[in-house]
Amino acid sequence: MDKCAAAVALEESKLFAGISEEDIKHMMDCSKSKVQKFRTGEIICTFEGSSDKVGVLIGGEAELERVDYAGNRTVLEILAAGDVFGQTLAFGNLTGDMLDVVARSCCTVVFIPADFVSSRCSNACVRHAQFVRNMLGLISGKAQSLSERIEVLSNRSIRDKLMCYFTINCAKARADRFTMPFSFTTLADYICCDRSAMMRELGQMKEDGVVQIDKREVRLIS
Amino acid sequence: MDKCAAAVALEESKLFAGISEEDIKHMMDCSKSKVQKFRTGEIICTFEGSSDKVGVLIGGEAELERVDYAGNRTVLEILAAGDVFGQTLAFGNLTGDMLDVVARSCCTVVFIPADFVSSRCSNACVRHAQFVRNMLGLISGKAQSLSERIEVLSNRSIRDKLMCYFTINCAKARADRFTMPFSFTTLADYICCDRSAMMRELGQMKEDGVVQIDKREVRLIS
DNA sequence: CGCCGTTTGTTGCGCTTGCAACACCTCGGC
DNA sequence: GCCGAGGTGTTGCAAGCGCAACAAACGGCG
Repeated sequence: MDKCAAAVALEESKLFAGISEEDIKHMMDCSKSKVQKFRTGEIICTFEGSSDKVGVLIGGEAELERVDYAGNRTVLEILAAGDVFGQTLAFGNLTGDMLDVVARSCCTVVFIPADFVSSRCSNACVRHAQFVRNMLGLISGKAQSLSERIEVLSNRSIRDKLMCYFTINCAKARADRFTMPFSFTTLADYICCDRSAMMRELGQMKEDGVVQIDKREVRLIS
Repeated sequence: MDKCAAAVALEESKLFAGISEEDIKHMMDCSKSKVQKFRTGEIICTFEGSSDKVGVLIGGEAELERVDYAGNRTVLEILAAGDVFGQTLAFGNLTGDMLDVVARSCCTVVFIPADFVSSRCSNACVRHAQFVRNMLGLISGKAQSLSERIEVLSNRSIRDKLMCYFTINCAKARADRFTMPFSFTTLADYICCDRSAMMRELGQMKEDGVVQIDKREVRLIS
């Protein structure tokens, strides 16, 4: 993929939203960004050192993995086209574990030197404003969703955790129902409890008539 | 306090770190920032609508509180001089509760219109770069600490939560020991469990010889 | 079709944990 | 001095929950 095609794809990304294709091309030159391709299973990026660059996935699917001292891999996040990753955006390297981004399919990635974000834009000042706004929006969106999860996890019982999760998502949907974006197994991971215990509680809640569940659609009663 | 004195105080804040007093004065004019004083107990700021401004606490102490539907107030955060608060930085308004910042003592606050952060800096371009870097650093630092707490909360048992918290903080201190920044009561809140249950487990752990605790200093064994 | 991996659903056992109710200490104000 | 507020430390009890071990349904694939 050449720079021109990359610019078209970047226009769809969250980081370059609202910036014209032409301006993006200009910014890519200015920042000395690089386009790179990866095959399924290849490691796109690892956060051991201080590789200060931001990556935008413009094609394919990838995942952010944690590798602990024993070599166990845990998927922290699934990245789709348009998603952004990077030192500033990838948190959790606190226990000293390694973090890396791995291609799940054939991926195309644009790497942007991190200092470009805050650089003094001699020739790209106009579009920089939008770029910075997007960057701030991305990180604070990330923080928002982290804080949302803490909100859920701060409840003591499984029932309260579920109710909290359901309530938040119904509020987001501005309705008394919403559709879960993932499986029950993943939900149990999200709220950090045993899946079977969660299923048991979910059964109780249905029996008590506080929720109705059809496939992945959850409905809160009253 | 006049603008000049405010600029001196701002130089110490996290948001303006690395920017000269003179440049800050310039930026305050440019952004039409306002300096305001508050008495103990006064509400500095509330996040119900979309008040898009960033506040820097340059004197006194304040707290970020959540007020739920029943009127119960929970302290989410303590703010000291130099700390920054604002829409982008204050998360958690997810359950529809109100959030507000309340003065704990006599406070001086500088309010900066939020769009200044990403504004196209006709006359302040040079210092803007540092300002944006600081802003990004603040938010991503916030996200980092949120993610740290999730790391802790994602453990199932109290023992594992404690071990996780201790390990992370020892790693931060680059030692086998560290000093807790708060009381045991607050620690129980942080890891979201019953205080008495935590004390019981802490006793067990001391007995098992995996930790030593003296006042607020925690030491991990082996 | 048959085989596979993944997700869903269920149950019993027993430890862990939350809850309530204590007693004790320190600190600061009056 | 006395008092109250807030932190610390302990205990009994009931139940919530994790864990292990199942069975069954689903979807992809040769």
